[in-house]
Formats: sequence, C-alpha cells, structure tokens
Amino acid sequence: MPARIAKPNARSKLLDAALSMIRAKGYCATTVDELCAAAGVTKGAFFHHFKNKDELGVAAAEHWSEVTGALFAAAPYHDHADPLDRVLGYLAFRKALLQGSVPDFTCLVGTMVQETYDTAPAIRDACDRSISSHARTLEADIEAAMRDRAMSPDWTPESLALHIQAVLQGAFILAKAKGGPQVAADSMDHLTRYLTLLFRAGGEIPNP
Amino acid sequence: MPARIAKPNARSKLLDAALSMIRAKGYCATTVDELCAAAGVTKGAFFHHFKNKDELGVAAAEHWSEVTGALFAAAPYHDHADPLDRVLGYLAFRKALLQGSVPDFTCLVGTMVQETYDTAPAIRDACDRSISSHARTLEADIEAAMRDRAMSPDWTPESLALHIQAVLQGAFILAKAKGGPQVAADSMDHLTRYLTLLFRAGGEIPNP
DNA sequence: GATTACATACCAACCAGTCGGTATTTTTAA
DNA sequence: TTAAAAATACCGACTGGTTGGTATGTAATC
Repeated sequence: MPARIAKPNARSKLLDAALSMIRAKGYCATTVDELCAAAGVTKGAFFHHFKNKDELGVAAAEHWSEVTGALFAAAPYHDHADPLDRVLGYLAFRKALLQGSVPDFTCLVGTMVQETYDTAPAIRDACDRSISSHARTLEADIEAAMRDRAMSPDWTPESLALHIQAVLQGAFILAKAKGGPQVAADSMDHLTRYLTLLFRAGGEIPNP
Repeated sequence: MPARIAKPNARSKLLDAALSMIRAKGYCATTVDELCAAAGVTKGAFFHHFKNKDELGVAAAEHWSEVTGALFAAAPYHDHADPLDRVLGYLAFRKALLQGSVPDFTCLVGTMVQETYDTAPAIRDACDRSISSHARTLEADIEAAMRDRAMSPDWTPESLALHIQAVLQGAFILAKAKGGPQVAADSMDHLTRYLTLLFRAGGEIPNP
C-alpha cells in the first residue's frame, strides 16, 4: 500500500483550481461559483473550508508558496559548486519554466498583490510573505558569491535578491501585454548579463 | 479672455477618476457606480460616453498614454549631451517620481494588463500599445549610446528598452507587496548599475 | 454520539447596462 | 439675425442577472 496518496478533498481541489484560475483571470474576476465548478465541488463545501473569499485568497497564496517552494527546492541548480553559478542556474531554471501559455508560467502572488494590496490587506501580506521568502532562498548564494570575490558593494544581498524577483515579475507583465514569453526571456537574459557583469566587476583585480 | 480653459466635461472627469481609482483598486474592483460618484457624474453620462465598461478601460489606457507622454516629453533628462546620460537621467527621473502613496506612483497599464489580458483583449492591446510606445521613446538614446561606443552586442535597443520597463513594472509589484517605495528605488538602483556596467564594458578598449 | 465534511436551496446586495426624458449646444435656413 | 431643427450631453429611476454569503439538512468519520 502506498504511503500516502493525498486523497483529494474539496479544500485541496479548490486550492489547485484557484491557482490556475486566478492566474488566468485575476482574483476579482474569479467568482466563487466558477471556482467551485472548476474544482468539481459545491458552494457549501467552499464555505465550509473558507470563511469567505478573501480567506481563500490567503490560502491560495500559501498553497502557491508550498507548491513552488518544493519545485525550486528540488531543482538542479543547487548542485553547482560556485555560488554564483547557483544564482545564474536559478535564472536559467526560471527561463526554462517559460513554457505553455501565459497563465501557465506567470506568478500567482504577483498577479494577486496588484489587485488586493489596497482592498484586502490579509492577501497582500500573504503575497508579500510568498515573494519575500522565495527571494530569501537566493540570499545565501548571493552572499557567498560576494564573499568569494571579497566584494563590499553599496547594495545588500537582500536588495539583489528582491531585484531579481522584480525583474521576473515585470517580465511576466510584459509577457501578458505582448501575449507570449519571448519578451520575458529577453528580460531574463538582461538580468543574467547584469549578474555576470556585477560579479565580474566586483571581483576584478587590476593586473599591472 | 483665456485661450482655452478645457472645460471639464463628464468624459474627462471620468477618465481622470479612472486613472486613480483603477490604480488603487484594480480594474475589476472599480465599479461603474463608484467611478461615477468619484467623478461627480451620473451613470447616464457614463454610458453616453462609453458603450460599456471595457471601452472605458481602453480609453483610460489611452488617456494614461497621453498624460504620461506629456510628462516624460517635458522632463529635463532630454537635455543631457551624452545619450547614455539621457537614459540614466530617465531612470533618475523615474526614481524621483516615487513620491506619495503607492497608487500615486504605480502604473495604470501595468496594473490593468494583469487583470484583463485574458478576459478583455481590447484593453490588453491598449496596455501593450502604451507600454511599448513608451519603451520606444528610449530606443533612440540607447542606440546612440551603443554607436558612440561602437558596441555590437547580442541584444537590441528594443530589448533593453523593454527590459527597463520590465524592471519598473516589477518594482511596482514589489512596492505594492511591501507597502512602500523603498524596494522599488533599490531595484531602480540595480538597473542603473546594470546600464552603467553594460555600456562601460561594451565601450572598454583594452589598454596594452 | 458528536464533530467534520460536504450538499442543496435560498437570499439580499450589487452589478453592468437600459430607457425615457430634459437641458444645452450646434446646425440649418429663412 | 434669428428662430426652428437637430444633434449632443447629461440625468436618474429601473432591471435582470450575478455575487458573496447563509440556513438547513445529510452522510461519513472519529
């Protein structure tokens, strides 16, 4: 008998449906009825598991953190010996994820926070936690890469990790505007070039 | 008698109200009734000027292009002699615009395209036109800066101009998540650093 | 036997959009 | 020059469908 097949109850079916539906249509345009229909559950089940729609939004952001957290934790870029290669590998991995249609590769919390930061503080906070904790997974490698090169710049590992997230989020917006991933891939290439130049410049010791 | 005082009719009052309300609450959460109340006009006036809500969304994106287009056209960064200084001046200008509360400095079309790219193609196209035409205003200076340094890189002026927009849009998302402009300013600093490194590296001729 | 997990029917508020009507401006024409 | 005519700009009550949310009931599980 398999250890645990994660019986799909109404709650997890709703959360999974929320991830794709909110990414496609946005949080506000996602109605409870439609979400229940997509998840194959009834409205009664929805309001049994979530006090209201906003609580689903918070839970969706947390679910997103878990799903993507597992994805990135298992990704191969962690295997590089050089910490800078791990950061660049992270970006290559993100670029490789640009597959399928636009809602398939864009970010739930980046989409949600735009709509909710002024109207639903609880959702905004959940989105912030998701983005910030993901950015934090890069900080150790950035710091190690700085230490290797004895850099003492006027920016912090945290600010660079957040900048990387900003570029990714912005790349998704452009991809939505243009209807395809190409512009996002190009932007990620520019970001990779920045990191390469930045750490090359910082580590460069002038040869007399 | 003054030449023209631009009598505020219902249409322009609605468009002005739309710019701030949609930036604060998003497109979907902005109701026609609320918008009319904020603009001080009636619902009849709304549907006299706009066939439906989506048509207002398109008109709002175009209005945004006009307002911001005039702002950037009149900005002082165009006065620099060096084209790279003009691009860096543009970024400094964008950073200086990070004043007031978050909805005051974020971008209407970046917000709208997230919600509408799948549900309202007409609005999505209008947002794309707004972003792309704004990016295009940077291309000539980028190209001139490349020419000055005899660069022949594997990226185009268009891709760099779009990357700049991506960083700005992403910076706004992070500002919304964190509730303030600091993280956006930091990201713009990283972008400025990228441009500096990029054009320094490209123009560098090794001294033997 | 009691708490959890769902299902069904229902509701009040709200939503985009309509419609008949009035005020104002512009066009036409005597 | 001006008055009639026509078009535009705006008003506000109304509507029908939708929305988030509730009340009540039942089946499964601990």
